Amino acid sequence: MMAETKSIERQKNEDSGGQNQLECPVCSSENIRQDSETAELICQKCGTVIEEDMVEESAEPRAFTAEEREKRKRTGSPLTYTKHDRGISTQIGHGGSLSEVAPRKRGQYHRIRRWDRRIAESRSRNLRFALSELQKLVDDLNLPKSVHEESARLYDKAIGQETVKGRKIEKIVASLVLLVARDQRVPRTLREVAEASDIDKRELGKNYRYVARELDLRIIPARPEDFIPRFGSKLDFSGHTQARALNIIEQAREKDLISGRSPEGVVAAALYIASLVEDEKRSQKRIADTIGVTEVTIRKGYQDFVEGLGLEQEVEKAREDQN
DNA sequence: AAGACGAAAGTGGTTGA
DNA sequence: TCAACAACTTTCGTCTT
Repeated sequence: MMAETKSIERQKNEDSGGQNQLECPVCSSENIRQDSETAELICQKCGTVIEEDMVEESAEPRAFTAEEREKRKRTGSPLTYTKHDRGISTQIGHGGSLSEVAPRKRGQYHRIRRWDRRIAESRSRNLRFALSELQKLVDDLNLPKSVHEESARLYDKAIGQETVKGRKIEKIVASLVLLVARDQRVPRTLREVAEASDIDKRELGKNYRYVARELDLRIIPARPEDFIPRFGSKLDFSGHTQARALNIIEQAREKDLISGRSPEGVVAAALYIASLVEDEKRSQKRIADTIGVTEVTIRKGYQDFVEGLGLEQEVEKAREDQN
């Protein structure tokens, strides 16, 4: 359906990305790599995007919340709210040199504290609980503070629209985290968010659609590529193998082998194939458990991708070399 | 024993009439 | 709105390493 951009030029040296004396603000790992395609700095340990928009491409990041069509509440005050609270996302990563990110978490959350002040003013027990829940989720899932902030903002908005009424706060918060993280290209799987928030996976699956609808958020499917750095490092894959997996996904997309498949399944299959041909083999079981799919799903994707991309010989050769 | 393979049956989501 | 459909899961027996 949608014509994918056929990107011709392909960087060869993905893994020669900058190794700076930079420290991840979330997990303090120094293993940070620059994604050659998106120019984002990504923590290889937890998948946090350190700084985005280095190249100024204001097209997509905001697409998701950009247009809030006013809800015609007969009486209510429709749009007095945030016309666009641009501030948040544009300030991030704008503040200047990278070295400023590293020196301590001190003061790092001052913008979040603004929300704390609001609590004091409104004395909203609801909001307080929601934000502590949010804090816990963001911590557990190692998400960057930009996700934290945007989720808080959206929750506040949800309260204004009364969509929260009668709904479990935890479910709303978890839904927002799922949606925002995905939108900011540091996706977490449904399973991960469900586990971290102690909500039934199925419940959450229904709920986040509802939340998205109520807040007029576009539901964009997670991009398989965005999972590679995090799962790749969880499985101890080299940059080389991860790059290969990215390459497989890209090719698979061009041949339309991806649509209809779950992103997790795609990632799992791509990593498995890459692990074979790059001689860093991992068992199907290990990859399946790490990502949260079954081995059967990996096998299916494996078959379709290998055949569709003509990788038979390469895989075959790799198998021989193992003996 | 561990890993890989694939069949069978059931589930939830998407799609098209 | 309902039925068909593909992807995915669970379970399990078999084969390979």
